[in-house]
Amino acid sequence: MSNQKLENYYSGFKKISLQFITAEEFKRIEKTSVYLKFKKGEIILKQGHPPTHVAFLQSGIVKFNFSSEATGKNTILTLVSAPKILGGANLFYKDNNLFSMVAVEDCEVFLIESNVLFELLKSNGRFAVALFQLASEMFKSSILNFISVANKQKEGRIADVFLYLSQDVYFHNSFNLSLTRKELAEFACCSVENIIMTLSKWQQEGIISISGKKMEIIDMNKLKQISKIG
Amino acid sequence: MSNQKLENYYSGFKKISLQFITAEEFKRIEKTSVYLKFKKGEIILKQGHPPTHVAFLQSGIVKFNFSSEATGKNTILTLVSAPKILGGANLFYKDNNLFSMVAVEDCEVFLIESNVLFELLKSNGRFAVALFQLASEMFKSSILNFISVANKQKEGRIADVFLYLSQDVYFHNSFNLSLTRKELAEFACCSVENIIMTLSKWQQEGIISISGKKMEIIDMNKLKQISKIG
DNA sequence: AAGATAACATTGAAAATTTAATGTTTTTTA
DNA sequence: TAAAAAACATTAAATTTTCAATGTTATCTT
Repeated sequence: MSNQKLENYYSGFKKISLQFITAEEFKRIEKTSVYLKFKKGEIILKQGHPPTHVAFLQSGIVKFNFSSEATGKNTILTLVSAPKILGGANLFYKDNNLFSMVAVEDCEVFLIESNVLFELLKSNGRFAVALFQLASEMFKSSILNFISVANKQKEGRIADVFLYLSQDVYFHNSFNLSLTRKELAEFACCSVENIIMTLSKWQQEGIISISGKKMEIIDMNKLKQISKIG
Repeated sequence: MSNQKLENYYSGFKKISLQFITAEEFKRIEKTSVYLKFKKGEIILKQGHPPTHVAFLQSGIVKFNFSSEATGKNTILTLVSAPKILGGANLFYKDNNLFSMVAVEDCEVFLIESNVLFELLKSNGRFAVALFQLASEMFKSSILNFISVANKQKEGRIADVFLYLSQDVYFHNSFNLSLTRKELAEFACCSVENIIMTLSKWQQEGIISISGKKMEIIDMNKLKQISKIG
């Protein structure tokens, strides 16, 4: 994606909304909303919390993190970059948040009261359909990750994570990874050792190059091949 | 159509729709829709197919089946019983179907043209919100299954499958299971051997009782305990 | 009703994955 | 900036899970 396109793509919630609702209607949202910054590691919407708010991610990257009380383990369902509407299952659903949404890079967020937004959605079908389609992309990426985890062994899964990161999060073959090895493991559903060993191996084989947080996919075809054979 | 069937038909999608749209608007849907029966094993919406249709499941049980070309393996993302609106990621999304929806029991289905339905949703926000909320339940159950698979070992996962079957599919502690052991394995993401051994073990321990297809959960607390410890 | 096919069941060996132990490097913080 | 904490890295042992082989039972088909 070119810089120009990227810039268009990164338009805020207001711009998107005003394609569907009036300035006056948007004011109704604005009145009960806040514009917040979250630092890396901070929780934007918390697992188990009532779905009182929907968040529009204006900039930054967010992980969908499920934390298991019983085992103490985390699972990253998916990772998304701005602009996105964040609401968990709860953009649609009325139960308490299934998982947390946590900033993995500094984020700018427009925090909206759910009931105010929902009233507007009910009165404006085009707006509702547009927002739901935006939101459904995140479901899709979670489901794709599920399919990867269910069908493939660690190398295929880690390959899928890297392909997803380059194609859908950083939009480039090289990127400064904002996840730790532990988080990569939580994303690919394997142990940290699996991540470290696989990355070392791939670096030796010239598939990727790593220096600190900077990662580059050198042989994209080989990575796709690994993803394919699982 | 017999009187009985006619009644099912009216208690299904039409009844729900008429809470939100006019009889005239529903006629627009009806004109381009068909009422179909699917036998056990038949595909209602096929993986990879363009999302030309949305299906309303009037009666029966459906599995969401992802089939991997590379490995030839199947994964059951979730299982749902009527009444439900079926559209995969595609009720929201415009890509080709991510997975198939397959009848695991005889089903009655109202097959609707997507573009006709979507036009109505755009013109009626209350209808849109209601349908999306209905549809999101299936996403939720897929995500819950993902979390189970990602966090737990086989016994915890199989326990989760049984809890889900009794609570959300058959609505009873005893049920005639319409899945084979192979399908149970595809649902809990483990091998058939794991299913067979675990079920035998649980039967010996008095947690469940099995005779043919008839299953009964005897010690629900123990099953929940197994689910919890993973 | 007989034969064929699919489903169910059991077992030991093989493979994949995690755990544990240990050390190095990088980052955070007092 | 020095100490502490976290992240990164490697290896062997233990565990979990799948694969392969085999037989029985149930279901479908002609």
